[in-house]
Amino acid sequence: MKYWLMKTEPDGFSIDDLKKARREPWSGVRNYQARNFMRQMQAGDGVLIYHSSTAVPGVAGIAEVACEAYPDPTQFNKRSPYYDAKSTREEPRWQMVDVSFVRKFTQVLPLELLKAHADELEGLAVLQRGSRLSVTPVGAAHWKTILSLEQG
DNA sequence: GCCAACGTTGGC
DNA sequence: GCCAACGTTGGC
Repeated sequence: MKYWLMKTEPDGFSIDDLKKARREPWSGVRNYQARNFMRQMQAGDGVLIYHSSTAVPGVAGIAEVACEAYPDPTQFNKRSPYYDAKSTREEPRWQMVDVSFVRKFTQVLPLELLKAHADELEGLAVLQRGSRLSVTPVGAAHWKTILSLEQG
């Protein structure tokens, strides 16, 4: 079992939206590194849902990987902002996973608080300067630390 | 809105 | 294959 962090902009899709939907195809990731991480995912893996580009960026709750990676249909849809003319159905360039809601934190665990625990969270991608990857792995120890910070 | 960081594109 | 230009991300 592995752990991951996935970013989303809550103005577009938030932890509340995920709670309502219960399960969501994580479409639109167009970065090779992020895609490669999704290819490594397995059903049941833990996911930190991270809110970015918002007043208080941070971890908003927990989800889990619902299925293995499969082709992202939006890459074939000319009407979609995620359309990729260079991708073919025979050899799809982009994959995605579905993500299932598990739990919303009572309050967002702010990035600021994660930074305050930089010692225990050393190497966590989201704390690295200029880190823009929307899908990153999270070590088991970091996962535990972050959940313990949420308890209080 | 600013700007640093980083990925991608395309001319050569 | 280099690298400048450009676009995007995301914290502040």
